[in-house]
Amino acid sequence: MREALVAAAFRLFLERGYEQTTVDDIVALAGVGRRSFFRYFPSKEDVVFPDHERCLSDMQAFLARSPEDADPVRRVCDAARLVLRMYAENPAFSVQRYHLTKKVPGLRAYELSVVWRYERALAEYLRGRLGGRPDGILRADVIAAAVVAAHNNALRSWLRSDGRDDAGAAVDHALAYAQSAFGDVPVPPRGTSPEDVVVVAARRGTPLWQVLREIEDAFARD
Amino acid sequence: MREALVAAAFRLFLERGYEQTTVDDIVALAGVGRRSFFRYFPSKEDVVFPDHERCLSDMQAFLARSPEDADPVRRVCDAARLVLRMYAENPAFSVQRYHLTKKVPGLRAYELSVVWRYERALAEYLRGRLGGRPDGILRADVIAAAVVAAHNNALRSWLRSDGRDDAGAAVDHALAYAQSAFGDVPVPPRGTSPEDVVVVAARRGTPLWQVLREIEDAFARD
DNA sequence: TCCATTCGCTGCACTGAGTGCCACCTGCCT
DNA sequence: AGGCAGGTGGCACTCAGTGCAGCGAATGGA
Repeated sequence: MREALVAAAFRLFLERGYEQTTVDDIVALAGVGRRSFFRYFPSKEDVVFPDHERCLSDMQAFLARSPEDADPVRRVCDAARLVLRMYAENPAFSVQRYHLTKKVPGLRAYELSVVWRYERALAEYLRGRLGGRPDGILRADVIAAAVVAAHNNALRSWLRSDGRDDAGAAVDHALAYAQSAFGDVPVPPRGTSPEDVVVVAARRGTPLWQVLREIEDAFARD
Repeated sequence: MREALVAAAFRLFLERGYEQTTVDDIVALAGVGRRSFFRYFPSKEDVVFPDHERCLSDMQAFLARSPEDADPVRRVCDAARLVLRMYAENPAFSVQRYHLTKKVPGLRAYELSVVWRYERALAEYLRGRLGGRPDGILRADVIAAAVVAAHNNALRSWLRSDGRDDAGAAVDHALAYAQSAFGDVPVPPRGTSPEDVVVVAARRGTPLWQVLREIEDAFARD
């Protein structure tokens, strides 16, 4: 029944537009009662994003079962990849939805609130991991935002290609950039005394992220 | 008339809640016709954010008149400070609105779309400045998101303090962190040969942003 | 086999946001 | 005086979303 409603809704949305389609039109096409629509979808917008609720739960579960010693930044990047996977499971559907949300302001606003919930999930996890350190909460929020922005950048360019590009590679590349900007910040240097000194040498003109990767490696090396 | 409507709306919102207040209640208290409300505010939510439209225009104008040689990251940080200034102009009002949006999901969603427009303005400016460089668009989006997240983190903690903390200092600190994560990435080293080498030494355990600042300074030094 | 309870579905009536239309009134120009 | 333009109010309408009551089918027990 959910599937029937989603199918009917998308047929009409693509045919005559989102705002030009009423809930009555959808239920008439699906052959169900109007009241049942709102039993399955709390609002008309929800029918456009039928699987995000499940994906959000998956992400929360994924973060909850993180090993204690995992690199938090890498972990939230992996969590973000769950969203990509959901989009990639159904490329045609995702591309249709993308074109829909791009032109309907109401749907864009709704999508923002969905993205916001993903971002909060990542930020909450990071707050738990970085909470004690100086500016831990600030860092958690900023890293979550950067990871989400990188993910969405790659996701959108994949959607713009109508699902032809390699989504996985694009997201990997984007997340690598976000990760490089924040490095292994939260991992405390284990078993080092503050007298230890790390020296990094770089040519001028080297992209900063390469320099950062060197620093990261230097700090990671025992 | 705008002011009268905003005043009446907030009195009722604080008194009996946002959802329990109808537009009819507002216009009755303000003594104007219902139709006039929607002439000034396209939706009920807009009356809660009466000055964001103006602030967004200010930000766009500010970015448009940026000098060519300005550091783009610093520039978007300064642009973000315009938003803080708007909040700080009317602390009592901002705090009331904060408590309102915190508990009403519909207003939170609306606020997200407002924040998104600020973020897009910053990202568009950065895209123009970084567009040519490798991953320019990705970097633009990620930096804009990080700056907005840092700003909002500081703004919210100021609002939670009921406007008692030093908002400017908190935002400066948060933006400095975001800036440090991305450094002077876009500024190409001027007049240097790739053979020049920069050496940075840091103690283990030093916060990464301090290390980054050293690098930044080292690169900036002729 | 028959009754009772429950659960999912439906129709109905209602509230409230948002819109289109027209009438009005006020100030202004000719 | 008579048009004219812009801000305003009133009215009726659409449509999303909700509360309520009825209805049928499946389940479960005697």
